[in-house]
Amino acid sequence: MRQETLAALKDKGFRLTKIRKFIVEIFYSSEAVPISAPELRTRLLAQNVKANKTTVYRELDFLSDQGIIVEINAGDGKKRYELQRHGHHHHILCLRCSAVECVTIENCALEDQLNSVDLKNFKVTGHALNFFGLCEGCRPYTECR
Amino acid sequence: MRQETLAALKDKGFRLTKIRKFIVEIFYSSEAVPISAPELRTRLLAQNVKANKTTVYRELDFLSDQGIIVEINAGDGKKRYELQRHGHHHHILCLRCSAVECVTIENCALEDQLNSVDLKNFKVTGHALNFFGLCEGCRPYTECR
DNA sequence: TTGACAAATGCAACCTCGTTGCAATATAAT
DNA sequence: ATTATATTGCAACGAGGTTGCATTTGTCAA
Ligand SMILES: [Mn+2]
Ligand SMILES: [Mn+2]
Ligand SMILES: [Zn+2]
Ligand SMILES: [Zn+2]
Repeated sequence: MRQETLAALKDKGFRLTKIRKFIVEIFYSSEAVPISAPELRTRLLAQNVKANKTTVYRELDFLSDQGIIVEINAGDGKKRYELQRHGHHHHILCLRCSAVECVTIENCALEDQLNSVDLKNFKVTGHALNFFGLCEGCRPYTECR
Repeated sequence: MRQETLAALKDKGFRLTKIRKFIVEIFYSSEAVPISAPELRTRLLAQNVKANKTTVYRELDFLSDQGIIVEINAGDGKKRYELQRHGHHHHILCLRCSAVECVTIENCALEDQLNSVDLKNFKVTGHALNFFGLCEGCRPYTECR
């Protein structure tokens, strides 16, 4: 999959730089956990790949424009990204440690009704359902920080 | 309502400053539209009330701590606040102009099932359902900016 | 293999939103 | 009017994110 993605980019005239290849690899190997820009930088650094923060932000924009990743909003103020191919689903955020995981609601009656409806004179094009609570490690704590 | 809220604060030993009274008034007169910190500052200024941004942020924290307002997340990265008494409901965000309105889903089958469930080993304590699309004024445009 | 050209990168400077420590001010009870 | 302390303003800081511009690098063709 990673190879096809990279090949497709090259076909379009984009270059397969070291940083780009590492980033694509990181997204493919991070299935159920969306990644923020700062986290991505940290993960690159952990592999001894130094990337300026401007470069990281530009690469996230680029991969989004190319439809390879999508921005998700888990309910805290931070943008995270994940592979677009994962399709529509939802997210859960730990209020204490900010961990985020992807969740899929089974038999979600709303899904079919949520989109394409008119709400408050808005033309609705999508929705996001975020859960929050305490992750396994944070359950012992009351909440936050 | 505003008067009771202010009186209750005074009973607890807090002071009814000019800025605090204006802010409470603004929230009570802004029923279906949550307000961000920068917006709140602007609205104060429009009434010739100059408030340092630190003061505005501190007042939002204070009113949240007092249970008078709650922070809501409409899906863009920005924190907004609204009266707590409005109770649980959802929000819709315009992808072009960032306008936010409150929405209540009628016959929402999910509501009863969404909370108090275990997801991914998380202890779920709440959820947020955000819609996005184009507001009435932005409908003519394709999207964004 | 070597150039050439455009894509990608790094850097510095800037922006918005939000926070902190501390000194100055204002509310409200006496 | 005094006083205690809640509140405010200010300056400085920090994270996350963006922009303009000069430099580097990937790609391809000679
Ligand atoms: Mn996801
Ligand atoms: Mn609302
Ligand atoms: Zn946690
Ligand atoms: Zn709009």
